[in-house]
Amino acid sequence: MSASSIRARVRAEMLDEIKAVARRHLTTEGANLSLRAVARDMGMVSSAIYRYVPSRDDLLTALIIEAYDALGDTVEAADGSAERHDLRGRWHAVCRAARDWALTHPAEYALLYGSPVPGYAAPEDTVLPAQRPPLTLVGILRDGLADGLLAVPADDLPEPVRADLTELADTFFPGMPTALLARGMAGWTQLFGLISFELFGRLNQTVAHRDVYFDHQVGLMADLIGLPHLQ
Amino acid sequence: MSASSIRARVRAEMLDEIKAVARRHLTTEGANLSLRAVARDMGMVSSAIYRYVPSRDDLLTALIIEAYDALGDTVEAADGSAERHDLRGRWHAVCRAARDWALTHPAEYALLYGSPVPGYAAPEDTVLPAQRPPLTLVGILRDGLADGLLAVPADDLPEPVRADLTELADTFFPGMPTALLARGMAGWTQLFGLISFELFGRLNQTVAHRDVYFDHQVGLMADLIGLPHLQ
DNA sequence: TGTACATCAGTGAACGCGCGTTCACTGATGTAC
DNA sequence: TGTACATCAGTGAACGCGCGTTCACTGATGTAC
Repeated sequence: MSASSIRARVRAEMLDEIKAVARRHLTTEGANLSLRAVARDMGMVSSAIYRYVPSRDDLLTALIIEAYDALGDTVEAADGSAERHDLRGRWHAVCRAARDWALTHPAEYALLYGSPVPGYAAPEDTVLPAQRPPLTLVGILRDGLADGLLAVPADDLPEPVRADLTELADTFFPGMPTALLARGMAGWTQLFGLISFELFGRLNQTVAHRDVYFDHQVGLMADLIGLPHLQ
Repeated sequence: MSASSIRARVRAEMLDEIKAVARRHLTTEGANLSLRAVARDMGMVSSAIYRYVPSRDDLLTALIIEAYDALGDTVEAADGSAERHDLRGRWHAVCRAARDWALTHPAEYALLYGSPVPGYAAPEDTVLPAQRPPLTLVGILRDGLADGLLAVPADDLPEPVRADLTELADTFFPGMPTALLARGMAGWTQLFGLISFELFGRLNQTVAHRDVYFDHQVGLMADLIGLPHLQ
């Protein structure tokens, strides 16, 4: 290995460590991420961090994208490890994976799904990674439909919603009935509602058995969507 | 009116103005509320604000409680203005009222339902006001049950969840079937999931007709709960 | 293999700004006799 | 009604801390001949 590539590797490792420290700081400080504090934790002088990161907002953006991708990875892996025809199993697996990731990375979850950071506008490159969880969920419905395992619900959508969802379906799931897509979005909303409520303290002093509660609520949503139980 | 009570009234008006300015600041700065900035906006010197407010966190707490109560008021009023037997109408009215309030008070909504403020622990007195929206929603189900308008869903709850929800029911809705309470909580979760997604930008570039979309999603949830359509 | 030069990581000082909170004070307003 | 005293709102300076970012610099490491 050439000398220069050693330098490159060390550089990459430093950047990774900066991100790791920054992620740790998110836990205690929320989105008020401080470059000086990160530098301090790494034993550097505050200006040194600018060798690795152009600005605070760029670091934040990198953390957001990587968090979306980490969540996307787990969610897609969970979906992939279930039997394709077991729609309900896949739905539960995806939801559980999202929740598990959120519980083990609460600060990053809050960064993605909590209140927007004041004065920070998420750039374009966050859009695609952010779509992975909902696309995974609706993908289950797409497969179920293709395999004839899923009944298409009656299309009771008001016209403007049908138009919006048709456009959405055309982009990601050509041919998908909009009434089913609407139910998929309901499930997506419910999933992150459940996780946010749990993580942001809405279940404190009311629901003690969080795992079972979560599963049951996800099951209710699966009923609404019409996911069949495996025989 | 005695001289002293004039002083008291002026004092109360000053406090109100401080809160109003602080609320305005929440809009641009999020939960990073700055007492100095509030004082500046009021044309006072920064220390003067301490005549009215003991500390930054106390002001934040006051804002939170008042926001919960404002939301609680609208939500309960919406419920009360619908025909008691029109369960679906009441459900929709409550959900719409919550969303309307959130859309007109986005910063306060984020303060209540967004990521927890780092280093700030919500004190005890926020608990009760925070319960008003879910209690209103489940109250609709309680009424429907009492009036024989609502079918009790089969109790398919896993034991630990049943235990948790039985305790919850005993406190607020004695005798309510836990399976129905679970559905009420699903609706509560969905409602705030929908609002958060809309407000925090998840619907950007996908759903243009937000009002109709919201109503339809709420309707789906009403189906799951089993709220009857009015004939 | 050895030397001259270029690249780069990290330093330390500085700029200009922000914050919450305390404290001794002035001066106006209210209260008691 | 008039005066002496007490209460209170608001001032201005200060303490001790934080932040992002820039810039000229040192000294080590890598590259080219």
